Amino acid sequence: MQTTIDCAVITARYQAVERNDGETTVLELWCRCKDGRSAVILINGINPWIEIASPGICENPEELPHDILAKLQRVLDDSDVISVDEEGIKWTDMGEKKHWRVGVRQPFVVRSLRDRLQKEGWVLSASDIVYQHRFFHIRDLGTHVSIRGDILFEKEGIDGKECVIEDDFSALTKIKTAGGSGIYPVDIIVSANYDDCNQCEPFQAPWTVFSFDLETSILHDTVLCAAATIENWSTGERTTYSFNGKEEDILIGLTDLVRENDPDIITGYNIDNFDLTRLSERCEVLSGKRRWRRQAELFGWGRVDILENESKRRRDGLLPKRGNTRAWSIAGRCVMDAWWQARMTLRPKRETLKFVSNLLFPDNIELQKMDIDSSKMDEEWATRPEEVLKYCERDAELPLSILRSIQAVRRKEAIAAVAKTSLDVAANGVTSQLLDSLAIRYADANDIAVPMTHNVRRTSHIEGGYVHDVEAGIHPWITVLDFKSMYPSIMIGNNICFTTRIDPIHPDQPLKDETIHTSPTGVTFHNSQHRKGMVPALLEHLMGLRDTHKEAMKEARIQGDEALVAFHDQMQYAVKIMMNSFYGVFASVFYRFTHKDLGASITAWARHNIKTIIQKLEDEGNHVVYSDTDSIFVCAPISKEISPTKPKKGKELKTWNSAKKELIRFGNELAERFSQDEAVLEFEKGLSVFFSHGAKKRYVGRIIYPEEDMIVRGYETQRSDSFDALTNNMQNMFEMILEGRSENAVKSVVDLIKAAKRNEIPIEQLILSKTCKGVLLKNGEVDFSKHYANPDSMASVRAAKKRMERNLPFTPGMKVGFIVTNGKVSPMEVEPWDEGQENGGIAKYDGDFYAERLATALGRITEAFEWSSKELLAGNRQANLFSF
DNA sequence: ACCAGTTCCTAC
DNA sequence: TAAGGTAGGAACTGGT
Repeated sequence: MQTTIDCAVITARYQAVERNDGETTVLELWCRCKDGRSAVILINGINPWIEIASPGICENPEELPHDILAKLQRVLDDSDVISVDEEGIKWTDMGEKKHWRVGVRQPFVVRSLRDRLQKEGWVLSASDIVYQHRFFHIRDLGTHVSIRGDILFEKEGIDGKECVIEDDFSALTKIKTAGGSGIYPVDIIVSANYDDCNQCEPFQAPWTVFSFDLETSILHDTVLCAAATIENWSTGERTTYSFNGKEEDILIGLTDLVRENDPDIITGYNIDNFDLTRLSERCEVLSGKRRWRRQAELFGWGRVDILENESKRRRDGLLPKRGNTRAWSIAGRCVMDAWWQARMTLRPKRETLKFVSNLLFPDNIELQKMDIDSSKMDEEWATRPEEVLKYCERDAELPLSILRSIQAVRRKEAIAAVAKTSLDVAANGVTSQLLDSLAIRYADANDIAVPMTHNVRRTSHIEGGYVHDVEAGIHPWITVLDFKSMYPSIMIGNNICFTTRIDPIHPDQPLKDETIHTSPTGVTFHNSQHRKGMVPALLEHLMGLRDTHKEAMKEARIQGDEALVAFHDQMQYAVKIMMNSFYGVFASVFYRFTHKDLGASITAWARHNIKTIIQKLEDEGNHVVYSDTDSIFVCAPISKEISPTKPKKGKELKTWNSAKKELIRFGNELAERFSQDEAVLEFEKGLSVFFSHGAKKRYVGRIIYPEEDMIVRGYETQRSDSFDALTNNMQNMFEMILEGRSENAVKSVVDLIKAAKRNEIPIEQLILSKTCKGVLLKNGEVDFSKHYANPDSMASVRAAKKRMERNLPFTPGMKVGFIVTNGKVSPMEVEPWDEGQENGGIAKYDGDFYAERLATALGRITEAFEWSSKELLAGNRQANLFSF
């Protein structure tokens, strides 16, 4: 029976199928349909291939070596090659060349075939493209696809009716014939040809998300109990389950729950490093090495049938596996760790579940009660198991609330939609994969050979953006100008691309009198009439796409459709993220579609543009106070008499308002005057005051246009490794400085430092927190030496070691909070902060140490008002040369 | 008091 | 055997 389904692709995998009539490769797509069902779609018709061409510079693609036929025959004779066909003429960096498409037996033989063909003297292209990704390239598909195919299996009773599964045997026969591996535990299994897959308008898929948490024994490493919450986005329902009893029953219970509820996304807090690792270990212990059925029963979370070959797969199989990569791989599902997502989005000062939850849900009273001492979990479990179980249930549910609150899933979904990849690539993939997705399909459509990823180690750095020296002190009336999408617009404006770089050895040279783009480094590029670059074309498309979504967002707002507003906002933001990642990837040494001169040219143009403008401004008497990469801070020509502090009322306010008006006029005038073609300078902000103590990348300002606000950059208030007593006070100080009350600022600092010396500052305001890396070893210990030259010289490592000694959780890569208890010795003594205990379980901090640090950090700022850190510490000002 | 080296985290 | 970039400030260690 035929059907057409609209669905979002979660992940893809392939099956190597051997049939009587030969071998084929079948693509498996795991999807969530628009109507809420889960699906596996088996796609036939895409066979793996690579492309080959003759080596050397090619002036005329029709001129072929005399023995080309014999050479091609030798390729065809290779046992892994099933066909050799002419592919057509494609652009390469050695000229336009005739290419041949070499059909390959299976994707997994490509690696060895590549070596053989290279030895034979062929130049390879399109030969390290992941097979599954071809599906998206060939028909220009993305995350959301509309597929017409044959139903092989259908679970009935979706709407809560009893599930009646059709005759499994006949379904299995049909699935096997279509190339599937077994009865996938999903609602519908469909077979289709890739010709029957089409683009579908992006939609927000009704995912099912599974979140879980374990409580484990410290003494025996066993699982004591577990809880899981399933969130169904179709119905909005959340259901929580808990498991205790025999360890194997807990694992089996979790596994059954996963298989029954069929989630697309697996989450939890720090599951990457802890819970999944622990389950995997316990599964091995409880099952013995070779008992795959037992393993499947205990940890068969993969969205595949329970089969021996599925349990043996090293990735995308029945059993979750990590391998060498950061992300876990489970067939058909996407692992999204709430810890990692929260860390990236919120950059919290500390990273425990409790801390992040309190940050996001300060009013949730559930978070305040139920304190289980996890360092004494065995004792807690023995004495009050019910409370532990409740606590576990809460910690299973919180990750769902966190993901929802930071919109992690919808953001990743939007990135996937813009980059046209499956959800898992957007969630767990690397930036170059996102770009590859767009670039490879463009290259294919425009006859550009796809080079291989460059296998080189980085040897040298390219020069980056220009940062102007900042003048210490208070500067009134500042206009901030910004280049709009600086690097992308330079790439578009100068047609920068590896396909347009003019290389003297390349047969395609500019015609006489033809204009070319010459970068300040001397690298030249064809103009876009001669040859439009791939990168500029992609970027222009993305710019247009962003405008489309912004327009649609406005329209949706008028219609009052908030869900649609949110959707287009996610989409336009995803486009922005994508555009901004272009430069980084193209400036990297390994990326396939780049050349080392490209990144250096982009930044050279950027430096040239901004320095030219700064020079012109200075020449005409408009002082530039600061500039960083794409922004310029200019003194507006407003009388020194007019105080930047906004008066409450009266004539002063009128004067102030006219100054503001002049600031805006000046900003707009500069923006217009200095914008040139693609290099658009925008008047972004007007500041009534700008302050810096004189260090680059550190400043504050009071914004009065377009809206009244405050901006702080670089200072300790922005840093997640600073402590609250410092950041809170510095924030106050900035506010006072910007209001023109610097004397008050100094006074409160002096008081604070006195309090520190007397140990009167509450200890929870003094927690320092830094990331601590390490490699988790099989025996549970952590090896710090891989990441640190001298691990014990690092305060965070010493704190982490103490945590482990005390059975407090520590996972490499997380921040470790600590208090300095003695700063008079080197290295200083620190105590880890124990979230579960009053005052972090620490008796006394080193007040002098904190007084010193406060004085140093705040002194840098007060120094601008002639209060040095020494004077702050002393609490009074010494008469000195500069006081008079 | 000052140095170089290491590390973290941020601005763009 | 993994893979967006550079510029920059600051804290700390372990020396002199």
